[in-house]
Amino acid sequence: MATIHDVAEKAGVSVTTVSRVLNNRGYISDATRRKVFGVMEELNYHPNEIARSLLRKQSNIIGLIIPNVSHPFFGELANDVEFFAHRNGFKVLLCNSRLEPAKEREYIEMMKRNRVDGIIMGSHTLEVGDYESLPYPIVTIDRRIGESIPYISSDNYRGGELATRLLIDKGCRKIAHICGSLELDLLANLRTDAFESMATRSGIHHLTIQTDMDVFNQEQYEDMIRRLFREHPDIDGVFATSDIIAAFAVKIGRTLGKRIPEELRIVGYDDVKAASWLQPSLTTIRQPIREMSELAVELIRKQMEEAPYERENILPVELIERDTT
Amino acid sequence: MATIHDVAEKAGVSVTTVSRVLNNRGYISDATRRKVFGVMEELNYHPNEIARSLLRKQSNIIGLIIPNVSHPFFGELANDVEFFAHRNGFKVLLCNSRLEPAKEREYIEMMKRNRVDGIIMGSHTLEVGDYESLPYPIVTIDRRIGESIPYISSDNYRGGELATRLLIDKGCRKIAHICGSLELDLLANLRTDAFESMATRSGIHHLTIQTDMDVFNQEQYEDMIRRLFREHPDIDGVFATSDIIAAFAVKIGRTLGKRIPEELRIVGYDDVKAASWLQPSLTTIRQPIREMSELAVELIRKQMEEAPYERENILPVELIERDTT
DNA sequence: TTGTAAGCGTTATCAG
DNA sequence: CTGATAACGCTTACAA
Repeated sequence: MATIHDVAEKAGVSVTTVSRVLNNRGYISDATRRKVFGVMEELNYHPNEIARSLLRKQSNIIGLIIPNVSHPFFGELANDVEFFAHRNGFKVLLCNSRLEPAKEREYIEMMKRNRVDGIIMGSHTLEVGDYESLPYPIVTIDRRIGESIPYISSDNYRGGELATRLLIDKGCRKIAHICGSLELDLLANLRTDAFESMATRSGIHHLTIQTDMDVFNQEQYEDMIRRLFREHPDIDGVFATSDIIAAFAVKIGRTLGKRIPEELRIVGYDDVKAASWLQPSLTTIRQPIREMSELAVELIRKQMEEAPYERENILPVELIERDTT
Repeated sequence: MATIHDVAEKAGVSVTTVSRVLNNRGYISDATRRKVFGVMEELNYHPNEIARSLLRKQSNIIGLIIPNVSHPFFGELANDVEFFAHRNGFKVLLCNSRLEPAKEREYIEMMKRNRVDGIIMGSHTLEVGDYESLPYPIVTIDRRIGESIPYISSDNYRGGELATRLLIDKGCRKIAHICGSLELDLLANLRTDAFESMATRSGIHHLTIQTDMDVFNQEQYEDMIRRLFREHPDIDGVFATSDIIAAFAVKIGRTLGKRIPEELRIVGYDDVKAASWLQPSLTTIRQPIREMSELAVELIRKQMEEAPYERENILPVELIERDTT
């Protein structure tokens, strides 16, 4: 693979000159410029970004750590992050932690060694201290860490309120909330707070169940929801913390012969694309994934440029009513 | 950020020695080894992989170019590719081409400049020549390019046969096939060949419609399928080329009051996770995404090591019968 | 068992 | 307008 020296030699100029035409810096005569470009073409020369990175101390890489890209929410997030990263001249290194602390830690180490320009953290299995010592820009999705690291989330408390109120307003008598593991220190837990507070305040029968850490074990959902309906056959409203879980609730509810939404109302969360093509389509709380992704990249960039930025970034959610309520 | 020089100085040894303990090469006394490790800890030293890459001419990065990670099929593929890449010591650079040739070309250029160790191509909007000139290992998913580049696909023809035969065997009288744009030179087009050949042979009424290039415009699916049923109300079997499209067919069929599977039978493709949690769950042709991903990483590795490898890698598909037939 | 020095492919500085 | 040369942080002959 041709280097800048090969080009310089063949073009009969110095490497400095080649570098200049490459970066369009300083004065160069049109003749040499043309000559150099010609030789580059001829040698099929591609500047080595690794060498550039070494010198500039900038890799133009953003690390994205999430639990699992094959989960629709994170798939859409990753897609959007990549889009905005690319638009800002960054590449994206994809890391799936699978919510294993060891893997998450290893990925963070790897990113340090690779001198990424910043990390977007969407997986949170470690302690606060593990993150605070990081030597470069971080942005956190859905978790508040320490005093200085900026975080992005949607308005989880409000989302919980909207969902719960909708179920109550529609006349539900006993509502269940299915959330993720509350042991993880996530802002998403505010949804649960909102649910319990609002349900309690309105004096409605309610209960909350947690999925375990292995978010990607789908059978877990089935068993859990089946048990829920078995133990509480009178449940007529479910607020699930993701559209996937909601889809399982729909499926199992139907299997048990419950009419939706007449006998069982279900509200999901996220508004991933699937929510609208499911049958019945899901009522859900929309998170602005696109805006969150755009902001994440922007916050990395701002930290790199030492520009001012907001530490707390809470984006609005929206209730999307569809068939399941 | 500490460099190897800082460590050497503080430990009172040469950089060579530090490098040796780092890479565990050559003889070093236990005393200095301990000393050096201590200083590394103290200085919070992380070896700079960029410098290493420059020297070794190996980045340990695999580029993954796909249309869109938020599509379930590619999301699962990306997830698995990342898993196996990590296990083989590679990082993954994620690129969404959105099926725009300009973007795909730009990504390929970017990868050349960044000296990735190999590329897994799951997006195919360019001409064969654009790929053949690439200076490093490539693996292609679902497309055959030139004579030398290895490719991976599942047995598309067989998948088409299985789906079509199932519809016929179940007693369908008029079947429709919804495929992607046939202008793209994909092995997935074999599904269509199989459909048409088998339907023709058995003398059944049949027709094929193509979606346009913008695979990610979901409204397109709705309109297209609605029109299909309007123009051919007697269709009682649909073979869709993805589970997403199949899900839309289910949704619209239901809206039109057709009972599934009694009056309308539907077969999808891929067996993404959603296929099993949809309601009704989808009958589909399973592609072995995990195996395909593992093989993709392995083929990159083998090319790097100049080990022998198969050029043609066609993995078996499987019919998964669920509720929609 | 340890150290010196060259080189990986660029860019920046300084001098013509 | 152009060119030498010294970095960037690391590994690897070659020497000691």
